[in-house]
Amino acid sequence: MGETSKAQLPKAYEFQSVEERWGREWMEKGLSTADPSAGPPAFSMVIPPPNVTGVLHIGHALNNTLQDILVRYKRMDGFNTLWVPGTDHAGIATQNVVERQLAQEGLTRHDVGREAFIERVWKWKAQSGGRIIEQLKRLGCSCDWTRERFTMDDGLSRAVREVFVRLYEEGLIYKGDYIINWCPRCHTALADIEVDHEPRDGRLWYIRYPLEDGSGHLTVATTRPETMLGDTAVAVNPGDDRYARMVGKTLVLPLVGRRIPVIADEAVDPEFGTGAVKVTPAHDFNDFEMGRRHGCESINIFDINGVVNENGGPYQGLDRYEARKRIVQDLEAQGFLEKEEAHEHALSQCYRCKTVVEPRLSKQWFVRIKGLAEPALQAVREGRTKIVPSSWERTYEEWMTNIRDWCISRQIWWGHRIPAWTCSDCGEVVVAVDDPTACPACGGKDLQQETDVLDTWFSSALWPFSTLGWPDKTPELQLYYPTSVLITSFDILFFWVARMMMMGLHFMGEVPFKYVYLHALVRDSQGQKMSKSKGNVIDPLVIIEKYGTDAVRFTLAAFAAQGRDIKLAEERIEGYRHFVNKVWNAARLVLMNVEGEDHPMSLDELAAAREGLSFGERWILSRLDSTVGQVRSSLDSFDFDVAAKAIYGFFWHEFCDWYLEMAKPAMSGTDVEAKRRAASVALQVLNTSLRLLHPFMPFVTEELWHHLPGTGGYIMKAPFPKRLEGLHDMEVEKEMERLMSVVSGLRNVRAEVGLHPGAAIDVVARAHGQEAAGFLEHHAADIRTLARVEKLTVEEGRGSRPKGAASVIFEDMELFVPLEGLVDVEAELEKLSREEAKISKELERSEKKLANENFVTKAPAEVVAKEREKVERLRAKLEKLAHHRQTLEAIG
RNA sequence: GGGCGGAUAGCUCAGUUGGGAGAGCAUCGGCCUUACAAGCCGGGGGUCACAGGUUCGAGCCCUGUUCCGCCCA
Repeated sequence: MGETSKAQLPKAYEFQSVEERWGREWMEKGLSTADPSAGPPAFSMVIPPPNVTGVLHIGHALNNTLQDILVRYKRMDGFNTLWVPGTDHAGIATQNVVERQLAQEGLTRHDVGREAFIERVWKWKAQSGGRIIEQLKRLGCSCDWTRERFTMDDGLSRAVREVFVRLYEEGLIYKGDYIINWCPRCHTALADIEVDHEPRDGRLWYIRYPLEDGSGHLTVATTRPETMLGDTAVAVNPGDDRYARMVGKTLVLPLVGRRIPVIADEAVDPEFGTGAVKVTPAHDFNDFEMGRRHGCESINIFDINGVVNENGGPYQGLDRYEARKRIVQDLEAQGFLEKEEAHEHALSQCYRCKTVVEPRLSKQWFVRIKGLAEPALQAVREGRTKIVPSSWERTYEEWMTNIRDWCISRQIWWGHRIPAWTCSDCGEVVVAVDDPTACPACGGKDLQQETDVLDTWFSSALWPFSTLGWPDKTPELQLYYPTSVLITSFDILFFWVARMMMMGLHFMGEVPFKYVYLHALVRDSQGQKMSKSKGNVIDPLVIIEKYGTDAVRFTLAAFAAQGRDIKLAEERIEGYRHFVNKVWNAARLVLMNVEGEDHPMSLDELAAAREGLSFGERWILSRLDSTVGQVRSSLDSFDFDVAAKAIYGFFWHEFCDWYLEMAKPAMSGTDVEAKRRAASVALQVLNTSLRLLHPFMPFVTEELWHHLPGTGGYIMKAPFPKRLEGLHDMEVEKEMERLMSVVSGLRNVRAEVGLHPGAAIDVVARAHGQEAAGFLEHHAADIRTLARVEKLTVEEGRGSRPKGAASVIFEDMELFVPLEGLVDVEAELEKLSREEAKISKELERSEKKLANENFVTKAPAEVVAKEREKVERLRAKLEKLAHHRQTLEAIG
């Protein structure tokens, strides 16, 4: 190549133009477009579809960064990859958005009507929905954008109908009157898990219910006195002696006058309140069950707004809280209120709008869940799907075991309308994939479709196969199902993951994904949940503008430790931006030095020619090889943080701080061969590092890739580094550690005596033994370069300390830096004392250990031997330190 | 009430069959040493929450306590 233009990099990395350019080019060239015909091995993922109303928040940024890291890794590593993007129609959330718009015009959805309203939602979606998709592109996500899906697409809607009909025909979907969570604001039923519980200070009211026979009363305790309008019994525990004689008697409901029985039921907790509870089957889950067991009537006292209805007599028309106030007042006035006390209880709120939900008896559609949950449980137990970190498997097990039937009908308009029709003539219910034109029972033409829509999670439960074309038998399904990994946040384990497991197993006969990686939540630096009201939100788009996408991605990956929340502060991102810049500048240096080389050696050539390489070259290649292994194995086990930190530490502190410094003399020297070798090693380490880094920082690596000689195509499609035979060398790595400590020791001397870092020093090295002398001779050149030593003299044997010299002491060598009067004796003595104290303490500990007979006899022989060796070493060193003290004191 | 996780340097965290307490950031000191001041070199800083136990030996294993976070009821 040898194009000089390649070396001309700007001094600092400017991410704006680079990101835009490569983002566009990847897209135009379709580099992330999957090709099912290319065959296995496949790696596939489906995106957790963000709500179509959403904007990218930091949680999305984390989630999608991790997915992209994995998919880029696998793509480079030769897999046929597919990452399906898309959005979720988010029934309630989206409907809320459009209803708010209408409200500004003074309209409700009922004013415009169902058809027009839905049309309006689609219009909104076309205009401002799915903004988040553009933001994902900005984040660098290499999804297959040609396969973007939306849960309300024709294809996915067909899958929804198909699933509904099949489940219905199998008897796994039924309709019935049950108590459900009702949101009086959204006007819809909610599934159990769509309700958030929050502890609140409330009150407990004690109310007297008189016995019909006038023989006294029974006091019940309740947190919701207003529901007494719907009471149809009072229950006590059958084992509760206090109330045994009351069971079977009749009470007169205060304010209402209804006659209600006293019943005995195990579900009653004798410890709570008075041990007697009012039973309101239409407005409490426990009471509903109890009422069923005892055949109690259910009286619905609220309308859809949570306002008392005609069953509430004089309280009709009052909001539930107003009714509570009035009822408590009336009870008190009429002497029924015994007392009230403070009581903390769990407040149930709609997860969408935070309105307090109202348990309510109504006609709803349910999925019979037990039979679906069982295979989903088995799949995880047998490891066909593995949850990472595995601690979640227990939670999954727990939840799946205690799962209840799933309420799937919602009384909203935006969503998949339930494909069930009722014949007006004969009452026949028809459930069908295609809209029926006539009643199959009586031939009647007047068929009314169910007005409810399905829970949004019903359609997202199908996502892993509906996006691949199901129910058709597509090549995509054939190759990419089951998907390889699902990466998502732990908070939707139940909402989504569990349901995908059930549906996937039921309809595909196979798990939807082999691994589920659950990542944590992103919190602020104090560990607080980010929220707009707290004002502690870090907006990924803002910080991407400020620091660049690569820095943001790398930061998120570096903090993505398993099982721990991510506490994110802006300074962290700033720190990793420095790393991006470091990569850039290392590349500048390397490029400057390979500029003149026509044929830099490849990594294979270098491995083959290993014997002829310098010590430093062998070392950095060995470290590179270890790093490749570490990055691979960490990514394979979803330890994104470990992978990120491994490459960070290698690149910055080993490659830049040590190798490039060691290589500078050769690279700028006159020995042509040495020059070519050094530049080749630097180039290949850089090349490999960029490929290791690409999944984490796609943009800067792609940019640099095109400046590197000997590269072609896109780094995005370049092979992910593999370990090479013959690069790894433990001996060299150990030797380098020794060299590093010598160099650090000398640098320390410089710093301690306040010597200018640029000034060269002379060193007299006294080696004890041939081995140490050999080491010093062998590494003289590197020591001179790294510690800026002018003249290095190696002597063997012992001797006195040269006058006016600072020193560094090792077990087998002493290094003297003659400073001719520059040395501060006091400071040197102080340093010596510090070191002596440290060594003495260590020695004392070891000696104590060895004096312990138990240790010597019971500990493994090698451990004891190691300890003895250590004592020897420490003693030798201490001796030397003492010797130096003497000579120093003599000078002073 | 049940379950899970956490407590290690000022901050955020590593610490993998129990065998010499680490990193990054921050801080302090010195340097514009020809890739990078978004940088380089060096230093200081820890009763590993507390109390017991097991062991020759515990940050790591066991028991209990305190505090914090989350999930479920």
